Amino acid sequence: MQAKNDIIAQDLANKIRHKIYEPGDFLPSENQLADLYGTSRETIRKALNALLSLGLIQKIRGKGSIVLNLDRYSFPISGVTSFAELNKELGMHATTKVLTLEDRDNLPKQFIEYFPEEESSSGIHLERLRLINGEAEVLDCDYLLNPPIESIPKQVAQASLYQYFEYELGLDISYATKEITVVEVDERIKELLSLSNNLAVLVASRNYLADTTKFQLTLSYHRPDRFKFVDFARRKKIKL
Amino acid sequence: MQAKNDIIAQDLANKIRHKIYEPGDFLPSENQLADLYGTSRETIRKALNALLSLGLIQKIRGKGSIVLNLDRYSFPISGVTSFAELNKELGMHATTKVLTLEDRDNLPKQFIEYFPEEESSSGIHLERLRLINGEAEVLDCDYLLNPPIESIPKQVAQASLYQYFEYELGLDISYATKEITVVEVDERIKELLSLSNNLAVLVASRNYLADTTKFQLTLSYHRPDRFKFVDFARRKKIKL
DNA sequence: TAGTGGTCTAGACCACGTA
DNA sequence: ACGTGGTCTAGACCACTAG
Repeated sequence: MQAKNDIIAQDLANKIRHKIYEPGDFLPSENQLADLYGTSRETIRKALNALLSLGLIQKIRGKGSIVLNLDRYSFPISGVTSFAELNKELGMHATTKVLTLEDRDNLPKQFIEYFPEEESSSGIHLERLRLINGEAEVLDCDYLLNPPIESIPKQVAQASLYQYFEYELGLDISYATKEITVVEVDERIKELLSLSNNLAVLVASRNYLADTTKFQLTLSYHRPDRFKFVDFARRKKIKL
Repeated sequence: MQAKNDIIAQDLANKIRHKIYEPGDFLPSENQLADLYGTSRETIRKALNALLSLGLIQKIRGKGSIVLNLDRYSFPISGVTSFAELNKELGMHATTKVLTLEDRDNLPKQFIEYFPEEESSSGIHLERLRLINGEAEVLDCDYLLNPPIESIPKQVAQASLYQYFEYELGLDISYATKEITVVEVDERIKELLSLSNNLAVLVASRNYLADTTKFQLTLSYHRPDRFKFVDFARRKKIKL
Protein backbone atom coordinates (compact mmCIF):
# COMPACT_ATOMS: atom_id res chain seq x y z
CA MET A 1 0.00 0.00 0.00
CA GLN A 2 1.41 3.32 -1.11
CA ALA A 3 1.20 6.25 1.26
CA LYS A 4 -1.54 8.70 0.40
CA ASN A 5 0.89 11.60 0.24
CA ASP A 6 3.10 9.68 -2.24
CA ILE A 7 0.13 8.89 -4.45
CA ILE A 8 -0.88 12.53 -4.46
CA ALA A 9 2.69 13.68 -5.16
CA GLN A 10 2.92 11.21 -8.04
CA ASP A 11 -0.43 12.30 -9.41
CA LEU A 12 0.51 15.98 -9.29
CA ALA A 13 3.90 15.20 -10.86
CA ASN A 14 2.13 13.38 -13.68
CA LYS A 15 -0.21 16.31 -14.23
CA ILE A 16 2.75 18.67 -14.39
CA ARG A 17 4.54 16.29 -16.74
CA HIS A 18 1.52 16.16 -19.02
CA LYS A 19 1.04 19.92 -18.95
CA ILE A 20 -2.29 19.76 -17.16
CA TYR A 21 -0.55 22.20 -14.86
CA GLU A 22 1.86 24.24 -16.95
CA PRO A 23 4.97 26.17 -15.91
CA GLY A 24 3.87 29.50 -14.48
CA ASP A 25 0.47 28.14 -13.42
CA PHE A 26 -0.51 28.02 -9.80
CA LEU A 27 -1.63 24.69 -8.44
CA PRO A 28 -4.96 24.67 -6.60
CA SER A 29 -4.48 25.92 -3.06
CA GLU A 30 -3.63 23.48 -0.32
CA ASN A 31 -7.15 23.66 1.02
CA GLN A 32 -8.61 22.98 -2.41
CA LEU A 33 -6.22 20.07 -2.94
CA ALA A 34 -7.20 18.71 0.45
CA ASP A 35 -10.82 18.72 -0.69
CA LEU A 36 -9.99 17.37 -4.14
CA TYR A 37 -8.07 14.41 -2.78
CA GLY A 38 -10.29 13.97 0.23
CA THR A 39 -7.46 14.27 2.71
CA SER A 40 -6.08 16.64 5.33
CA ARG A 41 -4.03 19.68 4.56
CA GLU A 42 -0.89 18.32 6.25
CA THR A 43 -0.97 15.33 3.93
CA ILE A 44 -1.23 17.65 0.94
CA ARG A 45 1.70 19.60 2.29
CA LYS A 46 3.81 16.45 2.50
CA ALA A 47 3.02 15.72 -1.13
CA LEU A 48 3.91 19.27 -2.16
CA ASN A 49 7.20 19.06 -0.26
CA ALA A 50 8.20 16.14 -2.44
CA LEU A 51 7.56 18.24 -5.55
CA LEU A 52 9.42 21.13 -3.95
CA SER A 53 12.61 19.18 -3.44
CA LEU A 54 12.42 17.81 -6.98
CA GLY A 55 12.27 21.36 -8.28
CA LEU A 56 8.86 20.89 -9.86
CA ILE A 57 7.16 23.69 -7.93
CA GLN A 58 7.97 26.71 -5.83
CA LYS A 59 5.73 27.74 -2.96
CA ILE A 60 5.11 31.44 -2.43
CA ARG A 61 3.54 32.47 0.81
CA GLY A 62 0.28 34.31 0.46
CA LYS A 63 0.04 33.41 -3.23
CA GLY A 64 0.26 29.72 -3.90
CA SER A 65 2.38 26.94 -5.42
CA ILE A 66 3.70 27.80 -8.86
CA VAL A 67 4.84 25.21 -11.39
CA LEU A 68 8.49 25.68 -12.39
CA ASN A 69 10.10 25.45 -15.77
CA LEU A 70 11.70 22.07 -16.14
CA ASP A 71 12.02 22.00 -19.91
CA ARG A 72 14.73 22.91 -22.38
CA TYR A 73 17.69 23.98 -20.34
CA SER A 74 17.44 22.22 -17.07
CA PHE A 75 16.91 18.53 -16.72
CA PRO A 76 17.77 17.15 -13.31
CA ILE A 77 19.14 13.66 -13.77
CA SER A 78 20.98 13.33 -10.54
CA GLY A 79 19.94 11.07 -7.72
CA VAL A 80 20.25 7.35 -7.33
CA THR A 81 19.29 6.09 -10.74
CA SER A 82 20.60 3.25 -12.83
CA PHE A 83 21.73 3.53 -16.41
CA ALA A 84 18.91 1.26 -17.54
CA GLU A 85 16.39 3.56 -15.88
CA LEU A 86 17.89 6.66 -17.46
CA ASN A 87 17.98 4.92 -20.80
CA LYS A 88 14.30 4.18 -20.59
CA GLU A 89 13.35 7.58 -19.22
CA LEU A 90 15.26 9.53 -21.80
CA GLY A 91 14.60 7.19 -24.72
CA MET A 92 18.32 6.90 -25.42
CA HIS A 93 18.27 3.52 -27.18
CA ALA A 94 21.49 2.52 -25.54
CA THR A 95 23.03 -0.91 -25.60
CA THR A 96 25.15 -2.61 -22.99
CA LYS A 97 28.17 -4.82 -23.54
CA VAL A 98 29.23 -6.90 -20.55
CA LEU A 99 33.02 -7.03 -20.42
CA THR A 100 33.56 -8.69 -17.06
CA LEU A 101 31.45 -10.66 -14.62
CA GLU A 102 33.32 -12.56 -11.96
CA ASP A 103 33.21 -13.42 -8.28
CA ARG A 104 36.08 -12.15 -6.20
CA ASP A 105 37.43 -12.35 -2.65
CA ASN A 106 38.83 -8.85 -2.60
CA LEU A 107 38.48 -5.51 -4.31
CA PRO A 108 40.03 -5.17 -7.78
CA LYS A 109 43.05 -2.86 -7.89
CA GLN A 110 41.34 -0.10 -9.82
CA PHE A 111 38.75 0.35 -7.04
CA ILE A 112 41.11 0.50 -4.09
CA GLU A 113 42.15 4.10 -4.61
CA TYR A 114 38.54 5.20 -4.38
CA PHE A 115 37.13 2.73 -1.88
CA PRO A 116 40.04 1.83 0.38
CA GLU A 117 37.69 0.84 3.18
CA GLU A 118 36.49 -2.18 1.18
CA GLU A 119 39.89 -3.49 0.14
CA SER A 120 39.33 -6.99 1.44
CA SER A 121 35.61 -7.38 0.83
CA SER A 122 34.34 -10.19 -1.33
CA GLY A 123 31.95 -9.38 -4.12
CA ILE A 124 31.17 -9.52 -7.79
CA HIS A 125 33.19 -7.57 -10.28
CA LEU A 126 31.19 -6.28 -13.22
CA GLU A 127 32.33 -4.17 -16.12
CA ARG A 128 29.91 -2.90 -18.70
CA LEU A 129 30.38 -0.66 -21.68
CA ARG A 130 27.43 1.53 -22.56
CA LEU A 131 26.96 2.43 -26.19
CA ILE A 132 24.67 4.90 -27.83
CA ASN A 133 24.19 4.56 -31.56
CA GLY A 134 27.06 2.13 -31.54
CA GLU A 135 29.43 4.63 -29.95
CA ALA A 136 31.01 3.95 -26.58
CA GLU A 137 29.72 6.49 -24.09
CA VAL A 138 30.33 5.23 -20.57
CA LEU A 139 32.32 2.48 -18.93
CA ASP A 140 30.59 1.33 -15.76
CA CYS A 141 32.71 -0.66 -13.37
CA ASP A 142 30.73 -2.09 -10.47
CA TYR A 143 31.67 -4.04 -7.42
CA LEU A 144 28.62 -5.68 -5.85
CA LEU A 145 29.41 -6.51 -2.27
CA ASN A 146 28.75 -10.02 -1.03
CA PRO A 147 26.93 -9.90 1.28
CA PRO A 148 24.30 -8.72 0.57
CA ILE A 149 24.55 -9.61 -3.15
CA GLU A 150 25.25 -13.31 -3.67
CA SER A 151 25.34 -13.55 -7.43
CA ILE A 152 24.36 -11.82 -10.63
CA PRO A 153 22.78 -13.83 -13.46
CA LYS A 154 24.34 -13.01 -16.81
CA GLN A 155 21.15 -11.67 -18.34
CA VAL A 156 20.67 -9.36 -15.37
CA ALA A 157 24.07 -7.77 -15.97
CA GLN A 158 22.96 -7.26 -19.54
CA ALA A 159 19.65 -5.72 -18.51
CA SER A 160 18.93 -3.90 -15.27
CA LEU A 161 20.76 -4.51 -12.03
CA TYR A 162 18.41 -2.28 -10.06
CA GLN A 163 15.25 -3.95 -11.25
CA TYR A 164 16.76 -7.27 -10.21
CA PHE A 165 17.80 -5.96 -6.81
CA GLU A 166 14.49 -4.33 -6.02
CA TYR A 167 11.99 -6.73 -7.53
CA GLU A 168 13.78 -10.08 -7.43
CA LEU A 169 15.88 -9.75 -4.31
CA GLY A 170 13.53 -7.34 -2.54
CA LEU A 171 16.36 -4.99 -1.61
CA ASP A 172 15.43 -1.49 -0.54
CA ILE A 173 17.86 0.81 -2.36
CA SER A 174 17.97 4.03 -0.43
CA TYR A 175 20.84 6.46 -0.86
CA ALA A 176 24.25 7.10 -2.33
CA THR A 177 27.24 9.35 -2.08
CA LYS A 178 28.81 10.46 -5.35
CA GLU A 179 32.04 12.11 -6.26
CA ILE A 180 32.71 13.61 -9.66
CA THR A 181 36.29 14.21 -10.75
CA VAL A 182 38.41 14.27 -13.89
CA VAL A 183 41.05 11.58 -14.05
CA GLU A 184 43.76 10.18 -16.27
CA VAL A 185 42.88 6.73 -17.53
CA ASP A 186 44.98 3.85 -18.79
CA GLU A 187 45.28 2.69 -22.39
CA ARG A 188 42.55 0.09 -22.04
CA ILE A 189 39.89 2.58 -20.99
CA LYS A 190 41.16 5.11 -23.48
CA GLU A 191 40.60 2.61 -26.27
CA LEU A 192 37.27 1.34 -24.96
CA LEU A 193 35.88 4.87 -24.92
CA SER A 194 37.74 5.98 -28.07
CA LEU A 195 39.21 8.93 -26.22
CA SER A 196 41.44 11.38 -28.02
CA ASN A 197 43.52 11.92 -24.90
CA ASN A 198 43.72 10.06 -21.62
CA LEU A 199 41.24 12.18 -19.64
CA ALA A 200 37.83 10.93 -18.54
CA VAL A 201 35.17 12.13 -16.16
CA LEU A 202 34.88 9.73 -13.27
CA VAL A 203 31.77 9.39 -11.14
CA ALA A 204 32.57 7.29 -8.10
CA SER A 205 29.66 6.27 -5.93
CA ARG A 206 28.85 4.26 -2.85
CA ASN A 207 25.33 2.91 -2.83
CA TYR A 208 23.43 1.89 0.29
CA LEU A 209 20.30 0.03 1.28
CA ALA A 210 17.67 1.43 3.64
CA ASP A 211 19.23 -0.46 6.55
CA THR A 212 22.55 1.33 5.81
CA THR A 213 24.17 -1.76 4.28
CA LYS A 214 26.62 -0.74 1.57
CA PHE A 215 25.93 -2.95 -1.46
CA GLN A 216 27.49 -1.36 -4.50
CA LEU A 217 30.61 0.55 -5.45
CA THR A 218 30.65 2.10 -8.87
CA LEU A 219 33.29 3.75 -11.01
CA SER A 220 31.72 5.30 -14.09
CA TYR A 221 34.11 6.59 -16.71
CA HIS A 222 32.51 9.09 -19.06
CA ARG A 223 33.73 10.60 -22.31
CA PRO A 224 34.45 14.23 -21.36
CA ASP A 225 32.90 15.55 -24.55
CA ARG A 226 29.60 13.83 -23.85
CA PHE A 227 29.40 14.09 -20.10
CA LYS A 228 26.70 16.26 -18.61
CA PHE A 229 25.44 16.30 -15.06
CA VAL A 230 22.36 18.36 -14.28
CA ASP A 231 21.22 19.10 -10.80
CA PHE A 232 18.54 21.02 -8.97
CA ALA A 233 19.46 22.33 -5.56
CA ARG A 234 17.78 24.32 -2.83
CA ARG A 235 19.61 26.62 -0.49
CA LYS A 236 20.20 24.83 2.78
CA LYS A 237 18.63 26.17 5.94
CA ILE A 238 20.79 23.97 8.12
CA LYS A 239 24.47 24.86 8.45
CA LEU A 240 26.76 21.92 8.98
CA MET B 1 11.52 33.92 14.59
CA GLN B 2 12.94 30.62 13.47
CA ALA B 3 10.60 27.68 13.15
CA LYS B 4 10.83 25.23 16.01
CA ASN B 5 11.55 22.35 13.67
CA ASP B 6 14.46 24.25 12.09
CA ILE B 7 15.94 25.05 15.47
CA ILE B 8 15.72 21.40 16.46
CA ALA B 9 17.22 20.27 13.15
CA GLN B 10 20.07 22.73 13.56
CA ASP B 11 20.64 21.63 17.14
CA LEU B 12 20.74 17.96 16.20
CA ALA B 13 23.03 18.74 13.26
CA ASN B 14 25.38 20.56 15.61
CA LYS B 15 25.38 17.64 18.01
CA ILE B 16 26.22 15.27 15.17
CA ARG B 17 28.92 17.65 13.97
CA HIS B 18 30.45 17.75 17.42
CA LYS B 19 30.27 14.00 17.87
CA ILE B 20 27.78 14.16 20.70
CA TYR B 21 25.93 11.74 18.48
CA GLU B 22 28.51 9.69 16.60
CA PRO B 23 28.23 7.76 13.35
CA GLY B 24 26.57 4.44 14.08
CA ASP B 25 24.76 5.78 17.15
CA PHE B 26 21.02 5.91 17.29
CA LEU B 27 19.43 9.23 18.09
CA PRO B 28 16.88 9.25 20.91
CA SER B 29 13.55 7.99 19.64
CA GLU B 30 11.07 10.43 18.19
CA ASN B 31 8.96 10.26 21.31
CA GLN B 32 11.98 10.93 23.49
CA LEU B 33 13.03 13.84 21.31
CA ALA B 34 9.50 15.21 21.49
CA ASP B 35 9.79 15.18 25.28
CA LEU B 36 13.33 16.54 25.26
CA TYR B 37 12.46 19.50 23.08
CA GLY B 38 9.01 19.93 24.55
CA THR B 39 7.24 19.62 21.24
CA SER B 40 5.01 17.28 19.31
CA ARG B 41 6.25 14.23 17.46
CA GLU B 42 5.31 15.62 14.04
CA THR B 43 7.55 18.62 14.65
CA ILE B 44 10.40 16.29 15.58
CA ARG B 45 9.74 14.35 12.39
CA LYS B 46 10.02 17.51 10.30
CA ALA B 47 13.37 18.23 11.90
CA LEU B 48 14.57 14.67 11.27
CA ASN B 49 13.46 14.88 7.65
CA ALA B 50 15.82 17.81 7.16
CA LEU B 51 18.71 15.71 8.48
CA LEU B 52 17.56 12.81 6.31
CA SER B 53 17.80 14.77 3.09
CA LEU B 54 21.19 16.15 4.08
CA GLY B 55 22.44 12.59 4.52
CA LEU B 56 23.20 13.05 8.19
CA ILE B 57 20.95 10.25 9.40
CA GLN B 58 19.08 7.22 8.15
CA LYS B 59 15.79 6.20 9.66
CA ILE B 60 15.11 2.52 10.15
CA ARG B 61 11.60 1.46 10.94
CA GLY B 62 11.24 -0.42 14.18
CA LYS B 63 14.76 0.51 15.24
CA GLY B 64 15.46 4.22 15.20
CA SER B 65 17.40 6.98 13.49
CA ILE B 66 21.06 6.15 12.98
CA VAL B 67 23.78 8.73 12.45
CA LEU B 68 25.57 8.24 9.12
CA ASN B 69 29.22 8.45 8.33
CA LEU B 70 29.92 11.84 6.85
CA ASP B 71 33.65 11.92 7.42
CA ARG B 72 36.68 10.95 5.38
CA TYR B 73 35.37 9.86 2.03
CA SER B 74 32.13 11.67 1.49
CA PHE B 75 31.66 15.36 1.95
CA PRO B 76 28.54 16.75 0.31
CA ILE B 77 29.32 20.24 -0.90
CA SER B 78 26.58 20.57 -3.45
CA GLY B 79 23.61 22.86 -3.09
CA VAL B 80 23.30 26.57 -3.46
CA THR B 81 26.41 27.81 -1.72
CA SER B 82 28.77 30.64 -2.53
CA PHE B 83 32.52 30.34 -2.79
CA ALA B 84 32.96 32.61 0.22
CA GLU B 85 30.77 30.32 2.29
CA LEU B 86 32.64 27.22 1.17
CA ASN B 87 35.90 28.94 1.84
CA LYS B 88 34.87 29.67 5.39
CA GLU B 89 33.30 26.28 5.99
CA LEU B 90 36.26 24.32 4.73
CA GLY B 91 38.93 26.65 6.01
CA MET B 92 40.48 26.93 2.56
CA HIS B 93 42.19 30.31 3.03
CA ALA B 94 41.34 31.34 -0.49
CA THR B 95 41.77 34.78 -1.95
CA THR B 96 39.70 36.48 -4.62
CA LYS B 97 40.94 38.69 -7.41
CA VAL B 98 38.28 40.78 -9.13
CA LEU B 99 39.02 40.91 -12.85
CA THR B 100 35.88 42.57 -14.15
CA LEU B 101 33.01 44.56 -12.64
CA GLU B 102 30.87 46.48 -15.09
CA ASP B 103 27.24 47.35 -15.80
CA ARG B 104 25.86 46.06 -19.07
CA ASP B 105 22.72 46.28 -21.20
CA ASN B 106 22.99 42.78 -22.59
CA LEU B 107 24.58 39.45 -21.87
CA PRO B 108 28.31 39.08 -22.59
CA LYS B 109 29.09 36.78 -25.50
CA GLN B 110 30.59 34.00 -23.41
CA PHE B 111 27.31 33.57 -21.52
CA ILE B 112 24.96 33.42 -24.48
CA GLU B 113 25.70 29.83 -25.40
CA TYR B 114 24.65 28.72 -21.92
CA PHE B 115 21.90 31.21 -21.11
CA PRO B 116 20.35 32.12 -24.47
CA GLU B 117 17.08 33.11 -22.81
CA GLU B 118 18.76 36.14 -21.18
CA GLU B 119 20.56 37.44 -24.25
CA SER B 120 19.14 40.95 -24.01
CA SER B 121 18.91 41.33 -20.23
CA SER B 122 20.73 44.13 -18.50
CA GLY B 123 22.89 43.32 -15.54
CA ILE B 124 26.31 43.43 -13.93
CA HIS B 125 29.20 41.46 -15.33
CA LEU B 126 31.60 40.19 -12.73
CA GLU B 127 34.67 38.04 -13.17
CA ARG B 128 36.64 36.77 -10.23
CA LEU B 129 39.64 34.55 -10.01
CA ARG B 130 39.80 32.34 -6.93
CA LEU B 131 43.23 31.44 -5.66
CA ILE B 132 44.29 28.94 -3.05
CA ASN B 133 47.81 29.25 -1.72
CA GLY B 134 48.46 31.70 -4.52
CA GLU B 135 47.45 29.22 -7.21
CA ALA B 136 44.53 29.92 -9.50
CA GLU B 137 41.81 27.40 -8.83
CA VAL B 138 38.53 28.65 -10.21
CA LEU B 139 37.40 31.42 -12.53
CA ASP B 140 33.90 32.56 -11.57
CA CYS B 141 32.06 34.57 -14.18
CA ASP B 142 28.80 35.99 -12.90
CA TYR B 143 26.04 37.96 -14.51
CA LEU B 144 23.82 39.58 -11.90
CA LEU B 145 20.52 40.43 -13.49
CA ASN B 146 19.16 43.97 -13.12
CA PRO B 147 16.49 43.85 -11.88
CA PRO B 148 16.57 42.64 -9.14
CA ILE B 149 20.26 43.53 -8.55
CA GLU B 150 20.96 47.23 -9.11
CA SER B 151 24.63 47.47 -8.34
CA ILE B 152 27.52 45.73 -6.65
CA PRO B 153 29.91 47.71 -4.46
CA LYS B 154 33.52 46.89 -5.21
CA GLN B 155 34.30 45.55 -1.77
CA VAL B 156 31.31 43.24 -1.98
CA ALA B 157 32.67 41.69 -5.15
CA GLN B 158 35.87 41.16 -3.25
CA ALA B 159 34.11 39.60 -0.27
CA SER B 160 30.77 37.79 -0.31
CA LEU B 161 28.05 38.41 -2.85
CA TYR B 162 25.57 36.18 -1.01
CA GLN B 163 26.01 37.84 2.34
CA TYR B 164 25.37 41.18 0.63
CA PHE B 165 22.28 39.88 -1.16
CA GLU B 166 20.76 38.24 1.89
CA TYR B 167 21.65 40.64 4.67
CA GLU B 168 21.97 44.00 2.92
CA LEU B 169 19.42 43.67 0.16
CA GLY B 170 17.15 41.28 2.02
CA LEU B 171 16.89 38.93 -0.94
CA ASP B 172 15.62 35.42 -0.30
CA ILE B 173 17.95 33.12 -2.25
CA SER B 174 16.08 29.91 -2.80
CA TYR B 175 17.15 27.47 -5.50
CA ALA B 176 19.36 26.84 -8.50
CA THR B 177 19.80 24.57 -11.46
CA LYS B 178 23.34 23.47 -12.25
CA GLU B 179 24.97 21.80 -15.17
CA ILE B 180 28.43 20.31 -15.06
CA THR B 181 30.31 19.70 -18.31
CA VAL B 182 33.86 19.62 -19.64
CA VAL B 183 34.60 22.33 -22.18
CA GLU B 184 37.40 23.73 -24.30
CA VAL B 185 38.43 27.18 -23.15
CA ASP B 186 40.15 30.06 -24.91
CA GLU B 187 43.72 31.19 -24.38
CA ARG B 188 42.75 33.79 -21.79
CA ILE B 189 41.13 31.30 -19.46
CA LYS B 190 43.83 28.77 -20.11
CA GLU B 191 46.42 31.26 -18.92
CA LEU B 192 44.40 32.53 -15.99
CA LEU B 193 44.04 29.00 -14.64
CA SER B 194 47.53 27.87 -15.75
CA LEU B 195 46.04 24.95 -17.61
CA SER B 196 48.31 22.49 -19.37
CA ASN B 197 45.75 21.95 -22.09
CA ASN B 198 42.60 23.82 -23.04
CA LEU B 199 40.10 21.71 -21.08
CA ALA B 200 38.24 22.96 -18.02
CA VAL B 201 35.31 21.77 -15.96
CA LEU B 202 32.43 24.18 -16.35
CA VAL B 203 29.66 24.52 -13.79
CA ALA B 204 26.88 26.64 -15.26
CA SER B 205 24.10 27.64 -12.92
CA ARG B 206 20.94 29.68 -12.85
CA ASN B 207 20.09 31.02 -9.42
CA TYR B 208 16.64 32.05 -8.28
CA LEU B 209 14.96 33.90 -5.45
CA ALA B 210 12.07 32.50 -3.44
CA ASP B 211 9.59 34.40 -5.62
CA THR B 212 11.07 32.59 -8.68
CA THR B 213 12.93 35.69 -9.91
CA LYS B 214 16.13 34.68 -11.66
CA PHE B 215 18.90 36.88 -10.29
CA GLN B 216 22.24 35.28 -11.13
CA LEU B 217 23.88 33.38 -13.95
CA THR B 218 27.21 31.81 -13.21
CA LEU B 219 29.88 30.16 -15.29
CA SER B 220 32.52 28.60 -13.06
CA TYR B 221 35.63 27.29 -14.78
CA HIS B 222 37.56 24.80 -12.71
CA ARG B 223 40.99 23.28 -13.16
CA PRO B 224 40.23 19.65 -14.08
CA ASP B 225 42.99 18.33 -11.86
CA ARG B 226 41.56 20.07 -8.80
CA PHE B 227 37.84 19.80 -9.47
CA LYS B 228 35.77 17.65 -7.17
CA PHE B 229 32.02 17.60 -6.76
CA VAL B 230 30.57 15.57 -3.93
CA ASP B 231 26.92 14.82 -3.63
CA PHE B 232 24.52 12.91 -1.44
CA ALA B 233 21.41 11.60 -3.11
CA ARG B 234 18.38 9.61 -2.09
CA ARG B 235 16.50 7.30 -4.39
CA LYS B 236 13.47 9.10 -5.71
CA LYS B 237 10.03 7.76 -4.90
CA ILE B 238 8.40 9.96 -7.52
CA LYS B 239 8.91 9.08 -11.16
CA LEU B 240 8.90 12.03 -13.51
C1' DT C 1 -10.92 41.27 4.75
C1' DA C 2 -10.33 36.95 2.67
C1' DG C 3 -7.31 33.62 0.96
C1' DT C 4 -2.77 31.72 0.80
C1' DG C 5 1.08 29.06 2.65
C1' DG C 6 3.98 28.16 7.38
C1' DT C 7 3.88 26.05 11.65
C1' DC C 8 2.39 23.31 15.46
C1' DT C 9 -0.46 20.19 18.13
C1' DA C 10 -2.41 15.87 20.43
C1' DG C 11 -3.95 11.98 19.26
C1' DA C 12 -4.76 7.93 16.46
C1' DC C 13 -3.72 3.63 13.93
C1' DC C 14 -0.38 0.93 11.37
C1' DA C 15 3.97 -1.92 10.10
C1' DC C 16 8.17 -3.42 11.57
C1' DG C 17 11.98 -5.10 14.77
C1' DT C 18 13.34 -7.02 19.08
C1' DA C 19 13.05 -9.73 22.88
C1' DA D 1 4.21 -7.38 24.13
C1' DC D 2 6.47 -3.31 23.48
C1' DG D 3 8.98 0.37 21.36
C1' DT D 4 10.23 2.15 17.01
C1' DG D 5 9.29 4.88 12.88
C1' DG D 6 5.31 5.78 9.03
C1' DT D 7 1.14 7.90 8.16
C1' DC D 8 -2.91 10.61 8.76
C1' DT D 9 -6.17 13.75 10.93
C1' DA D 10 -8.87 18.05 12.32
C1' DG D 11 -8.09 21.95 14.10
C1' DA D 12 -5.54 26.04 15.50
C1' DC D 13 -2.84 30.33 15.04
C1' DC D 14 0.37 33.04 12.38
C1' DA D 15 2.50 35.87 8.37
C1' DC D 16 1.97 37.30 4.00
C1' DT D 17 -0.52 38.89 -0.46
C1' DA D 18 -4.14 40.57 -2.54
C1' DG D 19 -8.25 43.51 -3.79
